[in-house]
Amino acid sequence: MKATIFDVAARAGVSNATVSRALNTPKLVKPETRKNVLKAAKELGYKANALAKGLASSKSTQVAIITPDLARASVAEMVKGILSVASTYEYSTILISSPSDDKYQDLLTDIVSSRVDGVLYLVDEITEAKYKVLKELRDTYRIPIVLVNTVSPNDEKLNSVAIDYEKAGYDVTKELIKEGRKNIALLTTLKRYPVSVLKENGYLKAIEEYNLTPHICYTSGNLDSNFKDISDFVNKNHLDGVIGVRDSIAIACMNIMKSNGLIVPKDVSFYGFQNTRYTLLCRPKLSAINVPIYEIGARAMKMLTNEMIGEELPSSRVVLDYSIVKRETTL
Amino acid sequence: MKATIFDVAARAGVSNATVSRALNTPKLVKPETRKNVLKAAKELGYKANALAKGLASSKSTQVAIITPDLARASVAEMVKGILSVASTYEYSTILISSPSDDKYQDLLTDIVSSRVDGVLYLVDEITEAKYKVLKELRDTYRIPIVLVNTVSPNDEKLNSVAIDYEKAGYDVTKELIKEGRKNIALLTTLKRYPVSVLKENGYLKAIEEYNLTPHICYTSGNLDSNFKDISDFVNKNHLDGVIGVRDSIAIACMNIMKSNGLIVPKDVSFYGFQNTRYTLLCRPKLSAINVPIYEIGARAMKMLTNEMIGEELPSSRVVLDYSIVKRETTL
DNA sequence: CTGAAAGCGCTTACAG
DNA sequence: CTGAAAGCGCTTACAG
Repeated sequence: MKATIFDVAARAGVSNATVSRALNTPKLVKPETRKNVLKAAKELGYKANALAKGLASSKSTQVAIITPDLARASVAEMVKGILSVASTYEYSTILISSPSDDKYQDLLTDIVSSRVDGVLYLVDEITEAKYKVLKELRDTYRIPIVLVNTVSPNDEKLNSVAIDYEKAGYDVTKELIKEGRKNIALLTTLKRYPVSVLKENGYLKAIEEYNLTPHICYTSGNLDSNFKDISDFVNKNHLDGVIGVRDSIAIACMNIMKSNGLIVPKDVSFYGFQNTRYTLLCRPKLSAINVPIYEIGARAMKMLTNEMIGEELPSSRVVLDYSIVKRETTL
Repeated sequence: MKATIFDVAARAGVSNATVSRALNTPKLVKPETRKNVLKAAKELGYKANALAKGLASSKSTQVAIITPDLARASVAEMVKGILSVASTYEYSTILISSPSDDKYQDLLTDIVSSRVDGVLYLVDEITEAKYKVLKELRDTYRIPIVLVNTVSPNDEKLNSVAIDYEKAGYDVTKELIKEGRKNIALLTTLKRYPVSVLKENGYLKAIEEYNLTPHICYTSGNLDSNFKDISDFVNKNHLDGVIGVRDSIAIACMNIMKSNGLIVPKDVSFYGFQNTRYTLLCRPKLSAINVPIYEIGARAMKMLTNEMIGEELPSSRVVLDYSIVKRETTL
C-alpha cells in the first residue's frame, strides 16, 4: 500500500541502494539517475520510513526536550526557539515533561529506548537523582545533552546555555540601590533552581556591598498559593524595592502592595526577571531583566546539533547577553 | 555495547521470541520463564529499541501534536493536558509548530515519514490547504486525527473536542446585557479561527435578539501591534461592555480604557474568553469564560488513543462544559 | 508455552 | 557510479 524504497527502485529501474543514495547523498549518484529516481518517488508519493531509516543508520534525527511546567511563559518561549532551529536542521522533537525524582529511572528508559540523538534539559533544578540520570545518559549512553537556561552546579562539563544570572542579579539590585532604595527584597522560588540560586547570590553580593539588609521571600510560582506567602512577607518588611525571579511573582507582589495603598514607583519599585508578555499587560508596566529566552532555546538546539554531528565544542558553557528594560515600575 | 533482545535471550537461556513475549505479552509466557527473562533484562540494563519495535510492529507509539504559537497560555496548557494522558498510555509526543499554508505539503511528508500513530491538531484555523492535508492524512494514510479546541467547518466527520463556543459567546453577551450594558463590543482575532467565528456568531445572536448594535474589532494577538487597533476602535465607539476572545486581548483593551479615565466595572465591564492566569494578574481581576483548556487537551488525547486502538467512537464531536467566572471587571 | 524463521524498510561497507 | 547482500533489533504467524 504505502510505497517503499523498493517500489521506487522498481519504477526507476535501479536498485534500492541507488534510490537511497539519490535521496540522501545525491553527489554519489549520476544526475540523470537521480532525476529518474526523484520522478519515480514523486509519482508514487514515496515517503521514507523514519523508523527503518533510524534503525538502519542508528540515527533517529529526533531530540528529546525535557521541560518543567510548560505553562510558564518563559518555558514555552524557549521551546519555540528550540523548535525553530530543530526544524531547520530537520530534527523532530519529542516533548517530555520532567518527572518527579522517583520517576527518573523511567525517564532514562524512555529516552534510551527512543534512541533520540540528543537531549535538551530545560530550566529545571538539578537534584542528585536528576544529575545521576543526566550523567548516565551522557557517559554510559553517549547521548549529547545541553542544559537550557539552567546550569549544573556539580559539573562544569555539562553543556549549557544561559545568561550570567549572578551578574544579572547583582546588576538589577544595584539598579534599585542607585534609585535610593534601602529595603530591597528578592522574591524567589521554593524550588532551588540553579538559576534562582545564582540570582540570589548576585542579589546578596550587591546587598552586602552596600551594607543593606537582605530580605528574601521563598514562595511558589503558583498564583493561588503564593498570595499568603507574599502578603505576610510584605507586611513584615517595609520594602521600597522588589525583585521577582519571575515576572508573574513580581506582579503578584506589586498587586498586593498597591492594594495596601502604596504608589508605584513612588513608594516602591519593581523588577521582573524574564521580560515575558506579562510585563506589558500589567499596570504600571513592569520593568524587567530582558533575558533572551527564545534565543537561549535556539542557541541550545544549535549547540546540540553540533554535538550530535560530532563536532568539538569550543566551550561547554555558552553565556548570552541580557539587558535591563525600564518601564513604569521603576524610577 | 547496548544490550539487544538477543543478549537478554542468551542470558536467560531462551529465544528472543520468548523475551519479546515476556516483555510485551506476559500472559503468553510461563511465569517462571518470565521471571528469568526480567532478571536477565534488568542485569543487562536492557532497553528495547523503539525504532526496531516500531518497524516490526508498524506502531510507533508516537503521536504528533501540531500547534500554533506555543507561547499562548491556552495552547501551552492544552499541551500539558495532552502530555499527561499521553504519558499514562505510554505514547510519546512529537511537537510540531503549524507551518504556513505553503509548507503544508512538507508537514504531510514529515508526519507520514515519522509513522506516528495519530495526530492532534490544535486550535488553528482550517484553511483549504490545511483541510486538504488533514483529510489526506486521515483518508489516504489512515492516520487518526483529533482536532483540539477547534472544529472543522467543512467536515462533520473530523473528530474534535471543544466547548460550544457559539453558546458561550451568546451566554457571555447576554450576561453583559443583563447588567444593563448597551454598547457591547467583541474583540476578536484577524485570523479566522473556527472557534473565533463561533464566538462571534453567538455574540451576534444575542446582540440581534436584544436589538443592539454590534461592534466588532478585528485585531492580532500581538500586544505591540494591537494597541493602535484597539485604541482607534475604543475611541470611535462609546462602549460599556467588552468581550475579548482571548484574555490578553480583553486586558489590553481594559488597560487602554482605564487610561482614558473610565472606571471598571462602573463605566464598562470586561470578559475574557479562556480563564488563563492572566485573569489573576491584572487589576481589576478579569471575569472570564472558564474554558476547560487542560481538560480539552486531555480528553482529545484520550479520544485519539481510542481511535488508535481501533475502537469505534460513539461521537466524533466531543463538547465539554464551561462556566462563567465573575471577578472584578463585571458588575 | 516456546523456538525457528521470515519480515518490517531502510543503510552502507564491499566489490565491481 | 551502481548493485548484491548483510545488517539494524525487533515482532509475529506458524509449527510443535
